[in-house]
Amino acid sequence: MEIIEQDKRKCPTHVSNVECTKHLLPVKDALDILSGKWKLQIILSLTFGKKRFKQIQREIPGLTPKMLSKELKELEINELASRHVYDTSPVSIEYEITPYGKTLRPLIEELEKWGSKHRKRIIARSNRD
Amino acid sequence: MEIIEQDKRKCPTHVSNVECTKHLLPVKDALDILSGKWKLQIILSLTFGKKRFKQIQREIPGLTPKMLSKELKELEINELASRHVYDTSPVSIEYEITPYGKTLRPLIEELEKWGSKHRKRIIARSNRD
DNA sequence: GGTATCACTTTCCCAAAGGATACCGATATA
DNA sequence: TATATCGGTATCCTTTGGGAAAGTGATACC
Repeated sequence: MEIIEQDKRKCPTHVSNVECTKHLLPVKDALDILSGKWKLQIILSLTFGKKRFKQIQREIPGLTPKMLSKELKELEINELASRHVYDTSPVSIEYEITPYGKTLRPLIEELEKWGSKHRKRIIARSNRD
Repeated sequence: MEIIEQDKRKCPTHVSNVECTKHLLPVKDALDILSGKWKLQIILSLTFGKKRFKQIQREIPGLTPKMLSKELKELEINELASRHVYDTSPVSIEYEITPYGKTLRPLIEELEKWGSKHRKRIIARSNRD
């Protein structure tokens, strides 16, 4: 009895909380895919067509090879981008967004919609003051 | 002339890139609101009703007062949550999600939809191997 | 032979995010 | 009088994210 009481105190909505973590995990997964300083720009850059490593780097000012390499690997692991090796000499490598990667599109658009409303709201407020 | 050539080399799709940053900023704004270790859980906790400080803290295991305090301030600044002081003795304080805060709902649902598909995909793959 | 390019990797470093712990003044409770 | 609760702060510490710079092996170009 005491234990249950204590649990209730520690987590009044513990029933809904258990439900919640089920919902929470996928949301965090999605956020992980998109957050970080470069991921979004790299994804966007690839939606405009296949690109080579240096090409992406030139398009995104400030992006170091270390970061680009790391992010591209993550995109590959998550099957959002694919890496193609052509045996020219020296080998040339192209990165391409996958069809699956393209399914991020509506999500990114939703983020943009909410984000631009928010941006306007905050700017409007700072003009009021 | 040379400068323009150089610009082209540095950023082959510079035309679309300029367009892109316009879209990029709001997306990053939206991501900022939701990313971080605790923001989502706090928002979710408040969608289940007004809560007091300690109450939120008890509901979310591992959340320190420092972090909770910081996140609640940010939520207030962004007008997603409101803080109500009641002059009981000692004063009691309640946090509540705002109507504006509730507009995050569809966005969070989109994140969840994509995230759970992704989760299934990755789990399915690891079972294949 | 010297320099440059491509696609990276490695090492070292710094700043931001976040955790642990202690503390605060006010008030209620035993 | 001692202890606990509330709504936080303050201080110190660790972890993580990310930047700077140099290097690598293979190849092309002058």
